[in-house]
Amino acid sequence: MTSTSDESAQYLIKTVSKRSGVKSDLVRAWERRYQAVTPTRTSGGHRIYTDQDIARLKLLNQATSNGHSISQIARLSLEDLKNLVKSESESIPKPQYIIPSSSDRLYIAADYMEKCYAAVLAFDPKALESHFENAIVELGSEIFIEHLLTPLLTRIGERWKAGELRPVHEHMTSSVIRSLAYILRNNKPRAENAPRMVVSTPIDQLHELGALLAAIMAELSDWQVTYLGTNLPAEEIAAAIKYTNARAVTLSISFAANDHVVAKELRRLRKLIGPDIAIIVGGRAAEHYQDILNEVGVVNIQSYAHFRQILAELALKQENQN
Amino acid sequence: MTSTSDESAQYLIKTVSKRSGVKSDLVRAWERRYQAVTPTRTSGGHRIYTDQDIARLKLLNQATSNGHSISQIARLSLEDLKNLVKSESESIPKPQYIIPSSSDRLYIAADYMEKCYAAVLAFDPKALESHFENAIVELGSEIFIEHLLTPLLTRIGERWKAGELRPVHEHMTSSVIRSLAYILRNNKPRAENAPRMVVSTPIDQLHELGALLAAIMAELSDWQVTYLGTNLPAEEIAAAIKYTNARAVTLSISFAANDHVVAKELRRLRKLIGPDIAIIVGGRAAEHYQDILNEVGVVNIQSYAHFRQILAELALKQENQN
DNA sequence: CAATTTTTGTCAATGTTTTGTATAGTTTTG
DNA sequence: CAAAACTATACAAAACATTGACAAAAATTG
Repeated sequence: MTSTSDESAQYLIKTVSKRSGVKSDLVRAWERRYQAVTPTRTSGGHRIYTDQDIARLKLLNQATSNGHSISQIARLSLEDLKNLVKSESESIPKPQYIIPSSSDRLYIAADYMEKCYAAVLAFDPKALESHFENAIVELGSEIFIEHLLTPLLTRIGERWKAGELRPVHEHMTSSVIRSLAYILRNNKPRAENAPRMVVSTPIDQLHELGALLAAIMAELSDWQVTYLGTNLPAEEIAAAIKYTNARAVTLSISFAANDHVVAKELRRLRKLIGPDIAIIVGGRAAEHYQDILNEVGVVNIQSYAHFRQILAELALKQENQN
Repeated sequence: MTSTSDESAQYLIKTVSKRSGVKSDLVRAWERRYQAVTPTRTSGGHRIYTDQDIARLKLLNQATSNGHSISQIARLSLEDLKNLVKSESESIPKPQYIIPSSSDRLYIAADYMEKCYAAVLAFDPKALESHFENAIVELGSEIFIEHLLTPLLTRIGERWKAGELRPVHEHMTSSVIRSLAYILRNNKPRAENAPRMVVSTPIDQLHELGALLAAIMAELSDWQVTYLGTNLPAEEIAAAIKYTNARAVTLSISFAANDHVVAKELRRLRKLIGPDIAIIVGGRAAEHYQDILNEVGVVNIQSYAHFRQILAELALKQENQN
């Protein structure tokens, strides 16, 4: 997650020298004579190096002690240097790192999907988390959610019905995803007047992944989301809406088990919060309740695009009201 | 910098200096020269700092002693600073940071406790998360869990019984804590042969915070933990234990509601997993089941120290078996 | 191979910038 | 009023920069 070549990390020459193993004087000499590195300067003229520079100097140092002349290799790219050093230390050339192109991303996502499902099947949470982390970096939050998480969860649901997976597989997956939510969420501070939303699942609705995804999606769409987890009765959800002064509430309904309970909860919720607050419902089984949804005045999410559209409309409506 | 909704915190420079380990004069110098912090002022001109400022200064202090030049990093965001310090503490074994004495830390933890509880009461998840984040920086994971989270949760439980809080307050708190679990957990790669553990709560046990804390504590004690969330029947837990080849399972039992269900589940679990796997039970109400615990052969956690001790013993036992 | 050039690492001299600390006098606070 | 903060200025040590020189090592050449 923490990218090592962080643009924000900047060092003075002494630190660089310590880390790279190249004496300060020599670092300057290499710069003066061959432009081996080209640090920026402070207003006072001090050199400021990046992590990349350090990596570079490290490699140069290694290469020179391997017999290369500094004048010949000083201007090589970081990649070339890596290969140079590697091929010497092990004579095993490392496969090139490929820059992800936007058209490839769906393919990459599908690829990760297979790996992740394999990790779920093998019940290997460590591997799963690791794949997720890599995928988030490579794909970005949105694509990660839409083209990796969602199909993965769909498949887990299918295979569970087919008896290939147990409930515990879903629990494990859910747990791993929850622990990643912190990364997925935008860290940028939300504007004070961002529209607010409460996300939960009604009582007796255990499966929380849908709710979690909805919460993250909403955050990515610049909402201020209060996520409440699962199994909350209508009064509690209503209380949270009052407390937070939310404009909308999103519920995930993933089971078609107790029709009457869900219907009852939805009716109660509408009664408690009044007609002005939007109730959004998603989840695989939401369609089963179509009648009640209509009766109570609930928006049923059809797709992520649809969800985003609803969010945008609601956000606009609020702005106009202000 | 990133000023979140954090009005509650007000410290004078002396306190800030003590907590952050940066001398008062230097704090002022950093502000004057680089705007490292931008405290508000009293009407008379005295500087007023927030918890964020303290966390910030602490990180800056660490970063400078890691070789960064203060002028270059003074204006980085809190997030960037965390990453900076983090990525360094991984690669460079640094002498331990000493400044806050352990007695001070308990006082600080108590102080944070009040603020966090106020945020819970006000149903302000943003503020709560912000306090938590700062507290983790200042206190470190262990003390954070033992002396801030635990008493906080205890108090939430009490106040809930007293009618001051609603269930939704606990849900909200739980959700915020879950999202922080990723930070709390050590990211250091666990050894391949680290002892493994499954953590969950049996069916009908909704409150998951105890389980979550246990999982994090175990991770901090170098176990490989698979966290499964709440409401799992015995078969599922047993399946997870088999899949992961775990040596122990920890269950959190926080309610004394359905004695017979819990008892039944524990018996079933013992039957399913055999006698060799340790069952550890914690939670406020575990004592109510003492008879069953004895019958089934379950360790009942008394305190964090106790839990750690059990973990150490189990880890040793496994090593000897290998 | 020896002589000559080039490359390369190191150092010293000298001046500047950065950074932590100190001093002195004033103001705020409890 | 006394303790604690504030401002402003000053100071010194540490760290950097620049320039130029020098000798060992490596490469080139006669």
